[in-house]
Order: sequence, then structure tokens, then C-alpha cells
Amino acid sequence: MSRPCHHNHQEPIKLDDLTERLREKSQKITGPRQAILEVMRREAHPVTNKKIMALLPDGVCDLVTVYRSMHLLEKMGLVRRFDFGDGAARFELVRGNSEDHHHHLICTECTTVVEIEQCFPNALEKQISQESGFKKLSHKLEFFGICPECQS
Amino acid sequence: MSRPCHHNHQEPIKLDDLTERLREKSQKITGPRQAILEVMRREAHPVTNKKIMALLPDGVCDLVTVYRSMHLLEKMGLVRRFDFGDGAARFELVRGNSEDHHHHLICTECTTVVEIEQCFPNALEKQISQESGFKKLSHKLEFFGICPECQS
DNA sequence: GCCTTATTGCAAATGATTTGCATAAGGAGG
DNA sequence: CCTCCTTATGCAAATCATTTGCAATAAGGC
Repeated sequence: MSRPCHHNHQEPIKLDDLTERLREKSQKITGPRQAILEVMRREAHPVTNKKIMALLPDGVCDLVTVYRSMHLLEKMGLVRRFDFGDGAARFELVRGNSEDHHHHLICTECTTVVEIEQCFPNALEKQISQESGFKKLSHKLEFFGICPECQS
Repeated sequence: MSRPCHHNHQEPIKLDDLTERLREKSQKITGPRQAILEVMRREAHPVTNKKIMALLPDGVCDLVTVYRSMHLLEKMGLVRRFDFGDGAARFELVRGNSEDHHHHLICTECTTVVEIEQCFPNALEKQISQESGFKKLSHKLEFFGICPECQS
């Protein structure tokens, strides 16, 4: 009874929707935030703060502002945080249903990233919850391997 | 066709075995390394470098030596590295079959750790490998939740 | 437009981990 | 047991990612 994650890779998401969600939470819609969301919209895979900074038009804002913005966006559920194990946090825009989530497969040679459909089976997670007595379970799961390119 | 991880929590492992494995790889058996292995032997769950340092008898060695030793032990397969998402690496002694591995369930309130039997299903991982073309797949998986104590 | 409050920039602090380098300690061979 | 060569270690300082303090600035409601 496993239930794979659903994800909407390419589903377009309008900047207006995002700014609207910001407004709902009485957060100000500032230049840096709009620009950052604009960048995130274009990225298909998780990106680091430094990368976001680099993708931003020159002079939009400070790196510190990127950090602070990502914290805010994460807390608001607009982006999701990932850890690929290299010491730098990565963020990906949440598209569509915020309940959905997906995992990644990262090439340990070239760091190419591929989205994965498969998720940890719900039934198993439920079993873990029952056996341990823990509630509100969630998990962090990422895969690593050698991509086709790097196998030669 | 899922295949849960096997793990030998309490299986005793002799220091001699460990030093022997060190010797095989022509690494020196130094005081700090023996003391660190001794500490690791006693720990049931992953511990940070700082914690290892604290558990070591006073003056055994420098924190830097702990970092370097853990790198070595990890490379030699004597310990495994884990990331609980709080910015500090944690290590656990590999007991028994080095093929085995297990995951953890961490309480997000008090950081209590529980070992988990369930692992990501082999069949699904194989499927991911086939679909993506990636080889030598591995995964990092940790669970988070609220432990019984913290639910009240 | 004005005012209150959230936001930003910049510098500096943190925390984990790594590195350079001179000194000290394993251990193979005699 | 002693010597020599190599690996380890201590200590200080460098890196890296991320956070924080604070004064200056911009958003948005009224």
C-alpha cells in the first residue's frame, strides 16, 4: 500500500500567486523578495543561497537578505529546504499542493540532480509511528549514485 | 519484496578487531585512536565530534584530532556518518556486517534518537536505478517526529 | 503624504570543519 | 633496545555556511 509522492515539475506558478500568499501573511512585498521568487520559479532543482544570489540581477540585495528571505519563504511553505550532504542548504519552490513532496537522486561525481517519483511507503511510516510511539512523522530522504554520463 | 535493514545493536565488538583492521590498512594505532574507538564502542547512537571529545578522558587529544580520526575511521568503514539536520555530523560505530545499515527516528523536541528497523525497499531502489540509469545507488534516510515523552 | 513597523545593508560574531606547519610518536628493520 | 622514515598530533589560523546587532530605509495602511 505504498503511496508514491506526486509532484508537478513544470506546473507554471504565477508570481502573483506568490505575492498574494505573502500578502496574506502580512509580510511586505519587497523588491528582493519578488526577485528571489522570480529566480526560484525558474529553477527546476534545489539551489543554494549562494547560487540564488548569483542568479539575482546585480545589486538586487545582499547575501544576508537572501538567507533571511529563504527562511521566511520556508516558514511560509513557499519553498522547501533540502540537504544534499555537502554542507550548504538548498531550496526548491513548492509548486502545487503543498502536501506533496518528492526526493532527489544526486550524482556523486557531477552533482547532477534528478527528481524521484518514489517515496518512502506510507504503510511503513505508519508502522514506524506505531512501533515507536512517535507522532507527526516526517522523513528526509535523498538518493545518491553515479549518473549515466559519469559511468563511462 | 521490501527488505528491511538488519542491524546488530548490541553485538559486542572487540577493540582488538578494530585495531586489527587499522593495522591491515597500515595506519598507526595511536593512543587517541584507541581512546576514540573505545568511546564509540560505548555509544548506542550517533555522536558529534564535540561529544566524542567530551567523552574522551581529559587530555587524550585535540578536537582537531577527533575530526581527523573520524574521517579516517569513516574512510575505513569503521564508522558511519549521519546528518540529523542540525549542522553537526554524527558518527556511529559499524557493528557486524558492514553491508547492513539502519536509519534513525529523531524527536524534534528533545532530540531523543531511536533506531529504526525499516529501510527503503530494495525493489523500489532498484526501480529508481533502472528508471534513472544511475548506478551504485545508496540513500540517506532519517525520520523525525515527536516522541511519547514530548507529546504531553 | 505621514507614520509605524517590517526590511535591508554592512560589519562582525558564530559554529563546524579544515589546513599549514613544526614537533612528536608509531613501528619496521637492524 | 636503537635508528630512521613516515604518519600523527597540537596549535594557530583559515574557511565556509549561516546568524546577529544595529542604524538606515522602504512598505503599506490610514
